[in-house]
Amino acid sequence: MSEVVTRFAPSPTGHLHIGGARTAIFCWLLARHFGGRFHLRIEDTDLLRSRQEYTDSILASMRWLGLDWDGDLTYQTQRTDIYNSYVDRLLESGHAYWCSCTPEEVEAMREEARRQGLKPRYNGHCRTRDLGPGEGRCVRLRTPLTGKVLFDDMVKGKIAVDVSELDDMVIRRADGMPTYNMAVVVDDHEMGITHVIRGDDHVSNTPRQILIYEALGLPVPRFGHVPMILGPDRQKLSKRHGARAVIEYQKDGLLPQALVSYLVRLGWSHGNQELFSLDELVQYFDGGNLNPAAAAFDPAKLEWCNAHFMRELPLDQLAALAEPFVREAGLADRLGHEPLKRLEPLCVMFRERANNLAALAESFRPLLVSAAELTYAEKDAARHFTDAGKAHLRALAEIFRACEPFNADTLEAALNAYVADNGLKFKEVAPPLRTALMGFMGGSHLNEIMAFLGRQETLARLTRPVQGA
RNA sequence: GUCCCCAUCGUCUAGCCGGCCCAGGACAACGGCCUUUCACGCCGUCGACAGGGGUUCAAAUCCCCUUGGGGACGCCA
Repeated sequence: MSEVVTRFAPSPTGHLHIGGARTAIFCWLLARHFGGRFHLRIEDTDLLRSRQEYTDSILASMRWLGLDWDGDLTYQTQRTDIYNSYVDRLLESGHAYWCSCTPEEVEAMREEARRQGLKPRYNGHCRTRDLGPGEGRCVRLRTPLTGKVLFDDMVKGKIAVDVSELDDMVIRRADGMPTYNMAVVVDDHEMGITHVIRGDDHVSNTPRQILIYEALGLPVPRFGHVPMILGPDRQKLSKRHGARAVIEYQKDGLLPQALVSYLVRLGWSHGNQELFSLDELVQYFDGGNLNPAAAAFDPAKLEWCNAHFMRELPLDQLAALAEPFVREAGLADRLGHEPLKRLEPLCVMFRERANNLAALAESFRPLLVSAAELTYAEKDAARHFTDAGKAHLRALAEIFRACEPFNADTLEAALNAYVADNGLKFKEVAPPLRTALMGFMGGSHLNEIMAFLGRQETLARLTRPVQGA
């Protein structure tokens, strides 16, 4: 195969959402798999809704996901002259013509067609009038009267549309700007795009674009239309479904590789494999095995996926990633002079108990606040701070006070000795101790918790319930 | 309304150029094991070829119809 060149072409009218992200991932993967190029084009011709901040946001999300692009960005608003030179070619070759019909007149034609039960379309009023340029005139493509447009979609297979379904579409507006279909064809050709992967809301645009390619005498690229992502209720994804922008998942503490791994599995598969690293994806993704049916987004599986990658991450990396979230949770000042050093043992203790970085940071809270600030889960406190429980805490406090050195090993030994020497069961001692330490019946190993807290903080926690505070 | 697309467990899917599938994996749910807690992990249970016709010795797999879903029909992208 000759070089594969793909592109992702977002409109800067909002943040990058997960549907767009998945399309971008597919495009990027196809290019990287075949050692080709991947371009980014900003389709900003909608002046009213396009914003620079959205372009910035989209780029930031792309980088966060690990999707790098080749060459400079292409902005459609800077290419009007190029589009018009192609429109001129079409005008000169007779494949396009000037049209003086007003939008209102065209709408009336469509209305008329609808009334007759026909497909609403332009009736070709100016097609043979041989008009020249003029105020308020647009340019339309002279669509062939008969025949079919055929293409073999990478995901949907062979698709055929009769040209009678298509009318003479506008390719250049009265204001001189190209229409979407025209700009896309020109850009994709100029950029040397060989594979156009995009959402399947574009399948019906494809025959129109192919007509333009043919009128221009240009080679037609390969198309791949990936189905859209539905909400968990199988309805179109909307604000109602919560997070849709990748930036929101970033804020929630998801790992980019988890989002990528999850998203790519929505509509694509590699046998029964569920989790993928970026490298594996580049190796496996060749544009095949794409599912033509729409897929519903499942937040639970995404969480599971993220939890998996959190466990895989090297400890120092996890600690570094967790740090901003600890800061966000208002716990930054509890970490001391070497926050990362302090964070690592916490990550060891809690990484298996959280599904995302925000939850991970929050799970540190009981160990980072002071004994006095610790909040008790009422149920656990009532059940375990009994007279017997308090007696154990009192005894344990004295024992731990004498532990030397104050580390996980000696603490564990001391605790075991206390249980054994007094003919107790671990189950009698552990619950009150755990509740005193954590505030509730959860968390990591008791000895590790105490070792992390240090002697002073540990003793303070054992003392507080006894004093009835 | 017209055209295009889609259809396997609740969800993501494997299988789909026919037989190895009374349909496999994963998430979720439920049960159990492990365990000082919560998790992780491990084991197990529940659970699907939308319906109807063909073709064939044989169909989840091929064809047709129905139903259901989605998309498009802009001087938006």
